[in-house]
Amino acid sequence: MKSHQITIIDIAKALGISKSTVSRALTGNPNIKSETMEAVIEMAKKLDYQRNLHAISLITRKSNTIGIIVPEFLSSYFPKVVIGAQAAATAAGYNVIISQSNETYATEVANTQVMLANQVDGIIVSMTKETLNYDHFKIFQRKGIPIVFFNRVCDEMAVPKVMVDDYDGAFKAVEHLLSTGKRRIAHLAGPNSLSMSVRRLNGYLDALKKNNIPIDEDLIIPYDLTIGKVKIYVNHLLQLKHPPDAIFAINDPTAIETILVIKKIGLRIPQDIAIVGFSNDYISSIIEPSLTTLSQPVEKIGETAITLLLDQMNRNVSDWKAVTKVLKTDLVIRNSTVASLL
Amino acid sequence: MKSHQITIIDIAKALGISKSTVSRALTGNPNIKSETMEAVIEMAKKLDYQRNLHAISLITRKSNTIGIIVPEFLSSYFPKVVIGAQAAATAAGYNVIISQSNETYATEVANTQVMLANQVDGIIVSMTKETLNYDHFKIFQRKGIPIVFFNRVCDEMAVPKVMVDDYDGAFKAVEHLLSTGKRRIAHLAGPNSLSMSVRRLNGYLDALKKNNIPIDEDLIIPYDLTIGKVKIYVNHLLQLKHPPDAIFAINDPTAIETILVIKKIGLRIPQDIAIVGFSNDYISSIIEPSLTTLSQPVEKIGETAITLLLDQMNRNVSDWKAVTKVLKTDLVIRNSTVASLL
DNA sequence: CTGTTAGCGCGTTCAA
DNA sequence: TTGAACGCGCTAACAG
Repeated sequence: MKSHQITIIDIAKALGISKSTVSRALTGNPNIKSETMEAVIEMAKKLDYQRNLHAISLITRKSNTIGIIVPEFLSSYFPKVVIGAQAAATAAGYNVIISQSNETYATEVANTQVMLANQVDGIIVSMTKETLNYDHFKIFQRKGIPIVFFNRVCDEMAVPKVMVDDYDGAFKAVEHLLSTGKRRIAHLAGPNSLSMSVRRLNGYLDALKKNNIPIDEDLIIPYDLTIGKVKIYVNHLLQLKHPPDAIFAINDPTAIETILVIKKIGLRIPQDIAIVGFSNDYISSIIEPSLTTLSQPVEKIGETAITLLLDQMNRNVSDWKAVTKVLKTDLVIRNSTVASLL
Repeated sequence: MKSHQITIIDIAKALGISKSTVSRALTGNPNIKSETMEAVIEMAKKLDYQRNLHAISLITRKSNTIGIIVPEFLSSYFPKVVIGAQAAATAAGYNVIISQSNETYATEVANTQVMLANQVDGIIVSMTKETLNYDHFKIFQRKGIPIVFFNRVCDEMAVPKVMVDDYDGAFKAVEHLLSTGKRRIAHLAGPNSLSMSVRRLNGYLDALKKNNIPIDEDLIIPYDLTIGKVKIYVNHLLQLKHPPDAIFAINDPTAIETILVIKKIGLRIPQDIAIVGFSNDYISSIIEPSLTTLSQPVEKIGETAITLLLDQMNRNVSDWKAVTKVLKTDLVIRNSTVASLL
């Protein structure tokens, strides 16, 4: 069971030199004869030598590892962010450990503990929809380990954040619906625990106000993002005395489900009711009618989060900056709001 | 920059006892007074103490970590496998580090090095479509670190593997098409580097043979899974002198793209041409017409891979078993082969 | 350019 | 039941 690990000592013995020389050769120390350097490297390769990162971390107090915590892996959104983040981290010479929280607070807490135990040099995080207590994140601050939030950020912590302009995106979505002649626009909103939901709601409200459309509280339904419930809310909306002629959904999965429900009922999209989503998931261009939505620069979000993190890691704790990067969304107009497109 | 880490010594000092006692208390050693035990645990919590896994790994020569390497994160397939695997690993008390290879051989090699440097206790792997050389995996065997393949397995290594019954799935797909009256069934196949492709191809061929349908080489097109190329192949097939009346695609993304291309051309699905995919991605039930495909027990695959891995980890190297688990697929019949299904 | 020494944080002997 | 001492593999001083 316990395999023999090849160590620096093995190389040193095989070559008849000291361990420190081997260590120097392996770390690219300049004060070393090029012959010995080559000999060491060759022997290392021959013996399948692998530096033991645990030993190195123990000394340097750095693990050369960045942690990524995402709330879920089921939508295409977070995997793409992870890809962007991983690329940026790798380019900077860092390893990455990823964990997903299953949209569960307890799992998220456990994940942060894994990160701490692994002595990560920093983490980027998007929270679960359940997360209301942030103590498990504050530990990182206290320990001097930088933390950067993206997408689902923690408002009460003064740390770097990467977000898209949710307010602006929602605003654009609603103005687009108004421009197609819709007037009773409902909003399937997200939970208030996510500040993102609140920003999108505000964009929705302000777009209506700016255009002198009265706000009807009956048309605003916050829900917990459990897809199975969409059907209930859509049916409810359609049975109102004055039903909506458009629905702006908090995200694409919600919008897709809305489309499916409405199609089953037999209403025409967009003539009877138009739909707009948020995020431009892969499926949104394929469903019929294709979904009008706001596209996000997904990989760029991951990349930016890592960039901010690396910046923090290179500073003293006393010198940390809590910048917030806000990336723009693009309105992608498709058939769920404009039938005549192609 | 260098943050002060809370160590056992800090706890020992604060309590005025020895480090070894603290260590024992923290590891649940029975030879310890319950009072001191409690005192230590309380102080540890108070000081936000986190055990340094690097130090522990250095001593125990175990990292308590399992590595997962997947070829990509873009389809919904691998994220789901990862979820299953992670759950099983966590349940067994292991941490997990995930990396994705971007379908690139070089990245995959780099990922294995990260795993080795992190001293993982074992890994589960699904290879990239490019991988033809397996030296980077064989290192694990030589070092006595168990490795388990899933889905995209390495035929030339005698290690545990988890697969679905690709042959049987393909066979069922083709027999289903035949049962709907189709006779010229094309196959958009995968690259030969993936043994999975070969097994699906064989299932396709044998189903035709069994039913005395002549095999037409023109109808079999292997490709490298680059979705952008599907359009070319589908157009090519449709322009044959005797075009196919059905297409069995190697996987769902290929099948989806095929549907989109055919719809654009204006042919009717399934009347003019029927389509079958493989894997039952989320999108397959939503596209119109919905896609007939083979569903895989995705999370079960990840879970099974971890189970096999844990089993290997508990054995001596000399006692390793190279079992192969084959999980069954289910044919999910939808409108892309049977129009009348509501 | 190279060898020697100390010690990173912790688990684990061996004594007491 | 506790304490002291050793060493996991490696890097970073300090001497040559």
